[in-house]
Amino acid sequence: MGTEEMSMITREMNKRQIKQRDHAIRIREAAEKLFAKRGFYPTTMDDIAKEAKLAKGTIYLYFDNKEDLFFSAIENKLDALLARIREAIKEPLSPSQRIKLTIGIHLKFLEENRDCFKIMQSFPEQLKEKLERKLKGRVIERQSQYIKIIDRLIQEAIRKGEVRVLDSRKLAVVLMGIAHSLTVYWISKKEKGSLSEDESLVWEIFWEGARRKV
Amino acid sequence: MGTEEMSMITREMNKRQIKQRDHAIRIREAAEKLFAKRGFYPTTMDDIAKEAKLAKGTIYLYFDNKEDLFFSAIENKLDALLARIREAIKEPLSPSQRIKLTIGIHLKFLEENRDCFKIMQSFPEQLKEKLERKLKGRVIERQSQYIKIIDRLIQEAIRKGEVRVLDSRKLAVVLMGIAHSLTVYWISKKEKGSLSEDESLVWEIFWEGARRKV
DNA sequence: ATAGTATGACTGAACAGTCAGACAACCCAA
DNA sequence: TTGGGTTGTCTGACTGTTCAGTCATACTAT
Repeated sequence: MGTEEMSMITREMNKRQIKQRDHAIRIREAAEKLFAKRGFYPTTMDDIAKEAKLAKGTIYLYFDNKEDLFFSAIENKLDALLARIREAIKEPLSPSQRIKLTIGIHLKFLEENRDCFKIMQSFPEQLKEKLERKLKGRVIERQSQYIKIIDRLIQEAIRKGEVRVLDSRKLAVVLMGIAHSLTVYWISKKEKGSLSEDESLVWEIFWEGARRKV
Repeated sequence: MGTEEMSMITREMNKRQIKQRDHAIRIREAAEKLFAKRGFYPTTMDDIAKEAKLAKGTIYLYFDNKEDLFFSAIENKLDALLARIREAIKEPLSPSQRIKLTIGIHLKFLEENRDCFKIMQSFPEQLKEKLERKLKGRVIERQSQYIKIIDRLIQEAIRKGEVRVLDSRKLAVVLMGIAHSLTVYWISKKEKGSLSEDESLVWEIFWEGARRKV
């Protein structure tokens, strides 16, 4: 999809459509910001409306309800991360190099989107059960896509003899856990220093722990 | 504190005091169970009262408010875990063996107290800000005590040349992260198999990743 | 008899979601 | 080009509900 086509679309949209798109984005961004800062329940729709500089009723033109808005915000971010990673691992590299690359992108993404991380962090269990099954499903599906990518890379690394024969899914979980814990630590230090700096630490520990010894 | 002294205390307590203690415990246990299952906001004081088979008003004789009850439940569990670990590492062992032992206790504890884990998991950001600073502090203090224990063990291991010279606090965070992520995975698999089984995996990855190579 | 403990109906506040009316963009006929 | 009718968008006061916390009353141990 080239730049021309994009601007064609923009040009073809009338004032109404442009405004609409703008409003949807403003609402989602406001939601992202507040959900990340305060979590799901303490954030009110009035807060979000105020932050987006729109009336509360307007939100309901774009999102079904509070949960829908919450999950849309997460989905949006996760899709962006998945896209970045899928793009990056197209490069012709060894499995272990691909894994390393993915970690780097992951940490960089979290550094740039700490809000998103905080949302996802708090998401799993904090919602009433009933209705939201489908919504949770939407996010869990994406999260597992993410683990699946890592899993597949590790499987490949095992097949090529770069990594020891271990449960690849568990290794994927461990790898993400290492990255995750350092991110939490970094956030708890009020984001002093750079998270990307820890890329090598994450990689080293994981790699030394998992690689096949010669 | 011997068994005699304990039963002395029990004997000295009159019917009222025994009942009171019993009620406090019942309330805390009910709270633990429900907070773990549903999280903080979706759990109501009425639910907890019902679960504890007491009237709602009674809860307020033992706890100041909902937050206080929430944090008391967490504290209680964390103190038990800390006590177990402090006891275990008194044994005369090498630092790395102590670390391994701690991991084992940690995983075993989580396996037995999955509820507690789920609470702690969701606790940090999910509360309104205002009042609860002090309460959060109470828990954060204990959590950091825990990391501090690991940190100190790792420092010792570094000093003795068992572990490479790296940021010991970060290594502690990484180690907890590995254990934590496998616990989440285990819970997501609906607790199939034993979590303690993964002790060796956690240890192996961490140890191979962190140890000083000969 | 008295002090300590338990109860659950009640209160007030907070908040998600609604809807009737205001407003803005669009269309086309004059 | 313009006026005014039509359609689509926005608004925020309002509603119904949920729930933490209270308190007058009832109960029970001493």
